[in-house]
Amino acid sequence: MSITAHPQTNAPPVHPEAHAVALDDATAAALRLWVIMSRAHTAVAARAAADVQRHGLTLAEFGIIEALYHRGPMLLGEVQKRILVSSGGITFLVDRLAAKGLVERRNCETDRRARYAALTPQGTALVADIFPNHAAVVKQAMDGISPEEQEQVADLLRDMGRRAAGLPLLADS
Amino acid sequence: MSITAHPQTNAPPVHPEAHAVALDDATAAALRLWVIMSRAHTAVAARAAADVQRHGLTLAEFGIIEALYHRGPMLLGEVQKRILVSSGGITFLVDRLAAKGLVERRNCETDRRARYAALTPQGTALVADIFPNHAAVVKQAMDGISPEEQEQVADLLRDMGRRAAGLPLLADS
DNA sequence: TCTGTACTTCTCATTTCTGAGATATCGCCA
DNA sequence: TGGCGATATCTCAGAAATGAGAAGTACAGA
Repeated sequence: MSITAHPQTNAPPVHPEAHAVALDDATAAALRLWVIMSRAHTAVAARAAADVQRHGLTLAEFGIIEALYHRGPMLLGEVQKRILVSSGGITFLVDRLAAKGLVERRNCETDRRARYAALTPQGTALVADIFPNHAAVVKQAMDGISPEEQEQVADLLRDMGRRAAGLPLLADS
Repeated sequence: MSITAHPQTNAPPVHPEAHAVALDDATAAALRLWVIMSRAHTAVAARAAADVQRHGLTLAEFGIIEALYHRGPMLLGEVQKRILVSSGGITFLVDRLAAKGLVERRNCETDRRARYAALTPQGTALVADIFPNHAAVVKQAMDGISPEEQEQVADLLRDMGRRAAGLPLLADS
């Protein structure tokens, strides 16, 4: 409830053109988490992207084929919601994966507007080939904290992300 | 140390073209955190981006002017490391902020290769104007968990991000 | 049945950013 | 002093993705 500025309130700003801000504790905590989460995400994403790039893939492309590998064929709209990309983006990404021979489109029997994305045999083989090492890369990028701490953070961020996405809490996926 | 697949190992995959994976617990925890952190980050970023877009700014642009507001003029290289963008990206972003009249470049007295980015009076006024509401937007996007939980997550993600970025741990910024 | 609204994917102009290379400068060291 | 690797920014071609709108389809209600 108290209003705080810097930890050392009486110290002058480092630079004469710097501005101190006064925020309540709850807002300061949220802002700090936002900055730290952004940096952590970018740092891990850079390592993960470098790994999949060795196979000519972007992270978004890998996210699609990994999802198709683990879940089977999905409607384009389902994939779009899963990897959080625009409608134009999912068409673009699936086009490119199809051009690489990794994914194919299939018509939906019950809804002629909709189309499935499904892995080709080559796509399935590629994911099976590169997934284990990719998982190891992600694990290594995250080993600054213990697996128990990772689970704890994941549980909390899941609640936070659901709220932020405007979804109801406590709904299991 | 044990090898686990799905929570219910004996249940068949949902779809005949789906593939189950066998991962050790530590890798599964890292992978789960990676997916959840990515979604949480994207969800919060979407709300933050929508807020700054009302003022004609991208999140990267806002990140720069907010940093300059709170820290005073910074070398372009410092800004680049702070918001994690490519060398071409920082030139592009500062160019655009300069075109909008929010930022100006200044020569560095002691190193003629280097240049400072500094806020103009208009830039300073803009940040002062929109920062409080932006902080409230971020706070609201993150209020799925309590401020205490946010601090806990931030502390852990900070260690994780430093490790992932290849920086030494325990160095304070 | 017909109508209107909502949904699903696709098109395409534009925006945002990357990454390799160019240019200029710094500062160490023989 | 002069050479030289490292560093800081900038240039530019192109990659990656957005988002507004088009086209076709589904479906509930009059």
